[in-house]
Amino acid sequence: MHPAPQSDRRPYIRDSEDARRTALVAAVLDLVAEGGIEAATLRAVAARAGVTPGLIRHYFGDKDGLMRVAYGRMMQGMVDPCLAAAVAAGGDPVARLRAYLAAALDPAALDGRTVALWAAYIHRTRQDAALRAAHEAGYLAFRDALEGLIAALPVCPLPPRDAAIALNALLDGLWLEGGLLPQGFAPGEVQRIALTAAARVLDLPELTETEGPKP
Amino acid sequence: MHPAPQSDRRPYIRDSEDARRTALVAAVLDLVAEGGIEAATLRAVAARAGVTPGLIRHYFGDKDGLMRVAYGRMMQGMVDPCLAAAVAAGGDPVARLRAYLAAALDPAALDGRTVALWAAYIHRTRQDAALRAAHEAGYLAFRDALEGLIAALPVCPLPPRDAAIALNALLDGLWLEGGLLPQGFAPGEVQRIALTAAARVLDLPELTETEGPKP
DNA sequence: CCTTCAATTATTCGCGCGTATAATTCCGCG
DNA sequence: CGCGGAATTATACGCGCGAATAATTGAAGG
Repeated sequence: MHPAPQSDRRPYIRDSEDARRTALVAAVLDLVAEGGIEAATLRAVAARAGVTPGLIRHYFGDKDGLMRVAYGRMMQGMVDPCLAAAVAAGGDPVARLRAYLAAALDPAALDGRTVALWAAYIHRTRQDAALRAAHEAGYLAFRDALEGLIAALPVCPLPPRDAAIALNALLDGLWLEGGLLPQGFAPGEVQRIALTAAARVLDLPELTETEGPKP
Repeated sequence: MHPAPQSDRRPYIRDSEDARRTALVAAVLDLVAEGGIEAATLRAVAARAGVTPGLIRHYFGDKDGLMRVAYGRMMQGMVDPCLAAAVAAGGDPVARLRAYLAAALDPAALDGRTVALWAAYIHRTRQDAALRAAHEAGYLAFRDALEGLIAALPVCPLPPRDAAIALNALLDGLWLEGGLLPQGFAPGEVQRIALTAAARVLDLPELTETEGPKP
């Protein structure tokens, strides 16, 4: 008998909704980081996630829906590690603050990919109300946590709000510069400068002490 | 005789090359600031400049040529005022530094339009070699000037390079936050915090003094 | 006034985009 | 085993893009 005129339709396997949504969002963030917002076309996203563009419509409705979810995931990925690091640092206020600052400039966060991803979304946050809300929430969560850590210090020569704004700006700026000109800084230099400057702003020389004495 | 079948071709007047190039570049920057890179299509740029798209090709060759020139102009517009302010501040090192810092956070620079414009180009600077060169040149010119101002101070508790990196980061971060969340700060608050924090980093209490006593 | 030629506009092309809808195929359940 | 329906793919449409080329027109010089 003849071989059945085999379909040239691409075979596929069904997957859970969670897995598909996760894969699609990850594909968006990869593409935006590599090529800017303009690179994250539905066709490119689908190809990277190993599906076809129609599936995006199935799960996210339209492109804006997908971009919104992706943005939320990005913000979460940037803020959560810092909050977790502070919690993991134990009860000493200075140690908590140092852990927070160090986590914000962790080498993993300090790469151009993250900065490019963040910058690519900036403009969207100025026009799309949903994105702007997500942006402000993430930003203020970060800064408020910082202000809380500062307020918990035994002494502080500045109003906590002012100190939090200044230190947050310092972190933002160093993160930007370190991410955009990675070869412009020696390894660890960015973190070292952050702790030094923060220590001077807050009058906290202990902030720069290394914590692990050799055994 | 019949009325000549009057042409429906758009009338125009000739203009100098400089005026046309300037108008087209200004149109690009306006559109990018308002709607991101994606909004600066050749058709939209031409319409805003009051010409037709073909003229862009005539003067800039292709879209990339236009975008490169526009980027250079943006960087120039951001860095030059600060350098000029420092020069105009006279010979006192502290006054020069204060003028430089204040100019970087001048309300005219501290608006979302400028930040959005800058962010929109970030990704391009990571892929286009010509843009990257222009970016690094502008960035380092700014930071090196800052380092020079710091080195001219009578005393400095930090290596000038470290202090310049930290202060530059502080300025960048405050500029970002002030531009993106304009309603999050009281008028003048951003500049005040910048001077306060810089004064503490450099051990320069004079930096925060107001200079104009009432007559 | 008329010629000349660069400055400017008009038209066309092919492409990739996002959306919409129809057609198929995988897989759990009976 | 087979069947029903949701998950997934395929196809088509209209639009705006950047680029290329052809056609026109404004203005300067003789």
